[in-house]
Amino acid sequence: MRISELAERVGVATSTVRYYERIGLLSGPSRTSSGYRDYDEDDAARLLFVTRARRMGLSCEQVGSLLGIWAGTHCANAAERVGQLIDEKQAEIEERIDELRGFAAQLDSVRMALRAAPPPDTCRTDLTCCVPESPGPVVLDLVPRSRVST
Amino acid sequence: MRISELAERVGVATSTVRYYERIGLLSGPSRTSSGYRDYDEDDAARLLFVTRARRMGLSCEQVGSLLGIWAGTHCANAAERVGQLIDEKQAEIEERIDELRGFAAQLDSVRMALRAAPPPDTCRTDLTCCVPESPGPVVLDLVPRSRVST
DNA sequence: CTTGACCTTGAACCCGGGTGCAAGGTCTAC
DNA sequence: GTAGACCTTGCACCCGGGTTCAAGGTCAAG
Repeated sequence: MRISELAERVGVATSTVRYYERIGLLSGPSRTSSGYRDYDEDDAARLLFVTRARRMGLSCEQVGSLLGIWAGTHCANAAERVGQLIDEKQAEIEERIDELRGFAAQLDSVRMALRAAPPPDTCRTDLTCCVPESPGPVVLDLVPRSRVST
Repeated sequence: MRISELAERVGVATSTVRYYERIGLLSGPSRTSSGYRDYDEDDAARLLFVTRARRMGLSCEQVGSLLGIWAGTHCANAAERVGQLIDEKQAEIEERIDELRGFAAQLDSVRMALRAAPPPDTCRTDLTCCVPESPGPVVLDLVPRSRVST
């Protein structure tokens, strides 16, 4: 298929497809006699993988390492290395998830604070939203804190 | 405290602190008589919030909207709007988590495929890694698929 | 009162990840 | 055979998110 068809199927711009080829995330497809890029299903699958991985927040470089590792030379030991890489990526993902959950919890406690606080007339506009450095209770000063000891 | 102390506490560069001030994520702190920025604990808390939110993957603009909403005008109805915003952000976070989990599952099935496949001599170097468009089983062609029906 | 570490500003620069444009070739339909 | 939609290349540009640089001001120690 031609580049525009591929791009549309996967939901990216043609320019992006060429860009991915340029930086090595996609290998150059076969060409028609007139020089047009000519993609097959495998190309489509690979592009789809790349775009999803990008949407997951992997950098192009990371995607490349994920991709490159088993395109590289020998299959036999590639399997092992891919296994390793997958472990690493999954650990990263778990970390990211934990962080996200932590952030969600923080937001939750903001909401609680809001519910608990009687709509204060005495509210400060300087937005002090106090987040602990390390795991611990979230303290969001939506009520005048400075005022307490000033 | 001075900018370098603040920056070190929170673990960012001083240039970043000034940058955040420039784009409005931090309001200008008070100044010493000689013009040095002079931060207090509230400033530190806010910077910490901003940096964490950034690390969570929120864009500066998103952080700004999160921050800006209750600095805005009236406390009474701000509470309600903040509540809404929090709901939205949490929904976004859940989505992101789902995507991450999906991606982790994909990686998992790559590993399974690797374990299952006898290290194939017949392996293809064109890396066909087949990812379904919509929710569904992940199919990763680590074994020659084209060859099957060619 | 000088030295060195810190601070100020504004403007320029850098990087990743694309996007757009110009100048030209190709293909299908009419 | 020509219009219009598509393709090719290379190069320049854009944006977000900072970082660095130059030209100076401040301050504590020696």
